[in-house]
Amino acid sequence: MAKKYWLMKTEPDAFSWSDLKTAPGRTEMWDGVRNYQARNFMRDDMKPGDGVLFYHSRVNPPGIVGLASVTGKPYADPTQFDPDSKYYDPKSKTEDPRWWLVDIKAERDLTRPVSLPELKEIPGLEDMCVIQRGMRLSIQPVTAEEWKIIRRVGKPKAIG
DNA sequence: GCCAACGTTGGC
DNA sequence: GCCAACGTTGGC
Repeated sequence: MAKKYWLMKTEPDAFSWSDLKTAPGRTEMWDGVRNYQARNFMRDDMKPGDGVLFYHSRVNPPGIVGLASVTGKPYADPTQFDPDSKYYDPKSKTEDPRWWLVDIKAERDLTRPVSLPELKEIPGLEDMCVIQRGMRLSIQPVTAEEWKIIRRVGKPKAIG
């Protein structure tokens, strides 16, 4: 199975690139996704080693701030069973969990984060999901070509 | 199964 | 903070 590529959005006030980098093992579970399409990507399509563009939304400017990877297999999002969590879902059953997640690991910093306005200007990224108007999906597939272009622009470096 | 109302997302 | 776009809910 060929390696796939993804873009994953987060509001840095809630969970940021720096939060991921400082997590134990630079790894954290991607909890709180409550959208079926995004869930399906994690549950059915993501594989360990897949590349992840880590994207900050609702900041100025929004954009890609780091490179991460999928680690391990999908499992049930524990927050759905936690009444104290804002992601609690009373309709989800332990024996048939509704929400799934994967763990994400920080891999590389970007020498230059790639902002949304910039993404819109880069040749070859015209069809990228994240720049399309009204695109709210928090997890999006990225093509190998788009991944390559963004690496070229962002100049990944070791996490320091 | 339709679709209006509602809640959320996320750029600006 | 605004509000357009979108997804979900629930009455019928």
